[in-house]
Amino acid sequence: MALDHAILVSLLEKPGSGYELARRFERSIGYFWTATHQQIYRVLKRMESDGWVDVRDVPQQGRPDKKEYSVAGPGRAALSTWLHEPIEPESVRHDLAVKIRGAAFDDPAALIGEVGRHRRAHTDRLEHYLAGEARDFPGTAGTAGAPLDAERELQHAVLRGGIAYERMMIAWLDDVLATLARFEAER
Amino acid sequence: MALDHAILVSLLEKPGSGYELARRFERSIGYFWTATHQQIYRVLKRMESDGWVDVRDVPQQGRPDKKEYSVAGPGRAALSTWLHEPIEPESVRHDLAVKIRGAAFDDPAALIGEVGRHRRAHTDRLEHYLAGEARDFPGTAGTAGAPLDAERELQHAVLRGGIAYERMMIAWLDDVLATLARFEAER
DNA sequence: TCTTGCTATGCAACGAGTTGCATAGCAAGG
DNA sequence: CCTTGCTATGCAACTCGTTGCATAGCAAGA
Repeated sequence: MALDHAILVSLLEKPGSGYELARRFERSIGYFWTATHQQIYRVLKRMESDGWVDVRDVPQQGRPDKKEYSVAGPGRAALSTWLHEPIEPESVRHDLAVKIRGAAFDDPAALIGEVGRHRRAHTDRLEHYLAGEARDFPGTAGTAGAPLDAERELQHAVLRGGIAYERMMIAWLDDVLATLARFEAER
Repeated sequence: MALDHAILVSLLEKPGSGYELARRFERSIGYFWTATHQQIYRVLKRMESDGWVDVRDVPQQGRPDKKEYSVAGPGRAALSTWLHEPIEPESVRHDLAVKIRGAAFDDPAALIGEVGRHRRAHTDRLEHYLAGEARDFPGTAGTAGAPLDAERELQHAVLRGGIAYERMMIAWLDDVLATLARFEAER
C-alpha cells in the first residue's frame, strides 16, 4: 500500500493540510497516483496516531482554520524502509482495452466516438504536462559542475515519464481509430 | 466495475472455467487487466445467479471435473449496454514514480538496482508480447478485399498497445537510470 | 437576506480487491 | 506409500477505495 508513502513524499516536498494534499493529488502527484480527500484524511489520522506525522493547528483569516501536517522521524524512517524494499511492477487496468476487445461482439465502429473522447483527454493532459514543464523546468541544461538538486531533477524525471506516457497513448489511440475506421468503411 | 465485463469478453472469445479464466488473466487478458482466482470465482457466481452466464458441468479424466461458463443473453446485453456508455480515462498508480520522487529524501543512487529490476521486467514482457504477435498475427498485411475479422483485428490492436506501453516504459526507465547515474557520479 | 461557491474536515456504508487457508482429484517420482 | 505438484473450487477475514452525506467558516453577488 503506497498511498501512505505517496502522502509522506508529498509532505516532505512541502508540509500541508489534508485539503491541500487532496488538491495536489489532482495535480502533480495525480500524474501517477490518485486519491480522494476521504482516503487522505483517513490515512493522515492513522499516521498521526502512529507518530509518523506531526500536526499543527494553523488559524487562518478569511477561511476556516486548518491542520498542517509534516513528516516526523518515524514517518521518514518508514518511507526509507519502503524505498529500500523491492516492489512488484504495477498491474495494469485499462477499461478501454476491455471495451476494444469487447467491441468485436458488438459494433466496432460505435466505439469511434469513445476512443476519440479518450484521445482528447490525453492530448489535454499532455498539454498540461508540457505547460508545467516549461514553467517549472525551463533550463534543462543545468550549470556544469553545479551540485544537482535531487528533488527537482527527480520530479522532472517523473514528469518526463508522464509526458512519454501521454504521447504513447495518443499514438496508440490513433492506431486504434485507424483500425476502427476500417470497420466503418466496410459497413 | 469492469471486471464483470472483462470476464464476459473473455468468455465470449472462448467459454471456460473459473480456473481457465484465472490463467487467461495471467496471460493475454492480463496485458490490460489483472484478477485473482478469488475475484473470478466470486464474480462468476454472482453473474450465474443473475442469469448473465450459463454453467455446464464438464467431467474430465485424469483431472478434477470443471464448470464451464458461457455468456447468456442477459450477459451479452449487459456488456452491450456498458460498451455504449462513456467511461472515464483510467486513473494511474505508479509505485515506482512515488519511489523516484521519494528518493530525493533518501539516497537517489540506491534506487538504481530497483529501477534496473523493473526495466528487466518490462523487457521480458515486451519480448513475450512480440513473440505472441509473431505467433498469432504473422501476416499483418491482410488480403485486400477480404472481410475483416473483428475479434482478431481488435485483439491485435490491444496487443500493439501493450507493445507500445512496454517500449515507452523501457525508454523512460533508461532516462531515469541516466538521471540516477548523475547522482552516483557526484557522490 | 439568501444563494452560490470555495475552503476545510469528517462519518457511515458499501463495494472492490487481497491474503490466508481449506478441500479434493489425480499423476508422477522417490 | 508418501510427498510434490498441478488442476479445480471455494470460504472467511481483512484492507483498500468509493460514494453519499453532513457540518462549518467565510466571501461575493443577486
